[in-house]
Amino acid sequence: MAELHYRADVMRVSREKAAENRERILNAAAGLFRAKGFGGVGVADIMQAANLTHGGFYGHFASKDDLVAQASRRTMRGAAANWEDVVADAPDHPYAALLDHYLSAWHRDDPGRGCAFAALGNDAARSGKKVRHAFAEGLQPLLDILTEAIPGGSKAVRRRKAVATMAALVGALTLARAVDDPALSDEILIAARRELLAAAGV
Amino acid sequence: MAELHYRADVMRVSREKAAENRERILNAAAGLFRAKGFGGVGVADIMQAANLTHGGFYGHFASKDDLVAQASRRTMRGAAANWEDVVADAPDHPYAALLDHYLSAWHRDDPGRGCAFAALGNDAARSGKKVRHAFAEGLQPLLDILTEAIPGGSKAVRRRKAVATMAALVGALTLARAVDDPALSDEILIAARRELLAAAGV
DNA sequence: ATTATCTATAGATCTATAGATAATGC
DNA sequence: ATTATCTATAGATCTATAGATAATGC
Repeated sequence: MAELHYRADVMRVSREKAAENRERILNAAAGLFRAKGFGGVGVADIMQAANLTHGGFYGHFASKDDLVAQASRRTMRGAAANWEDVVADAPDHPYAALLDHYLSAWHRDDPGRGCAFAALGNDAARSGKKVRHAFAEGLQPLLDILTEAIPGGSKAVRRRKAVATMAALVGALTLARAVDDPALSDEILIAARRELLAAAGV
Repeated sequence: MAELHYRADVMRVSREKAAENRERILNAAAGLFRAKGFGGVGVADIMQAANLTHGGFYGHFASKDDLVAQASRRTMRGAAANWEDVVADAPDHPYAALLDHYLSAWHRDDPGRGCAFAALGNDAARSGKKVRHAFAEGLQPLLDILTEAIPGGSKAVRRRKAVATMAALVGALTLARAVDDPALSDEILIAARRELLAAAGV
């Protein structure tokens, strides 16, 4: 009993350290990929951001592709958690709160902490099945949250509106980031917000 | 004189040929970039697609970045011309025709010939000012066409709807390409089309 | 408690690739 | 415009080491 407890206790240290390092790699990758694209960041960059050296990477992941897929899954889960927080903070107007949250200037200007669809949708489309599967799996919870947040109508109607809303959100942020004209960029965010609210009858 | 004439004569042919080669490079680049991203294609790939050798590239463009900017401008102009054709072919329902054209399965499945915003929006966002300027300049004609095609309302209202529509189109195609689930991909295209038509009161 | 083994990381290195340049030919 | 070459970079592999874990002995 005491023996077992002692051994388990000692083992915990090194494995925990390795697990913590792995977490740091994943978190660094999740941010850097969104900011610079899958191809725009190297394994060495990620390891440096995680305060580790290049070579150690392959003890944690089979390849960069492997990391891309796992970081994508991680980012997706974070997004759903974020959206749930936004809804929880505005129980009387969840739909408008989600729009405001998504179509904000800070979100546009900080892709590394924002939506993976708006930051990496193109990259995902060109990636292998594992990455695209992660994106498909990650999209559903967001659509579920939107479906619940949209006012009025049957569930099927709200689901359809949720899908269309998600498309508009992702496209608006994508366009707002792709253009160099600040006025045009702002116009895109504002127009999308206003039309989505109007379509939802809010 | 004869000497000069001879040289000028040779130069003229050479200039035409060179201009034609340059066109081929630009067209190859415009397609490959949309299919694989700015970073996913090399200068050598593009030159091979244009039936030229790698080294000749730098006689036409100062750098790959230079080509990226010029190819972006070219792609943008082609998009506006396409949209005008679509509108001309359906003078009684231009808005619906544009939606059907854009949100089609073939467009989703052939990014190399499709919309640059949906194929390269993320890449553009991470690119330099010249590329983002090309995207901003290229967006306006599309918004103008949409503004005219959208039924009803003042010009300001139609402009706002045009911007929101463009965002929805780009986002829908981006999402439809980013997921591996064909049913979900189809659902996205169909939902976006239906909600946009409803919002336009068609 | 001691010794042996295992494991994660650091650091160096390998190999392929890609942008760019130089030399050559027509 | 072609061909060969240069240089930098990036993914991946290899080797040594240090610290952690397991086996052994008192």
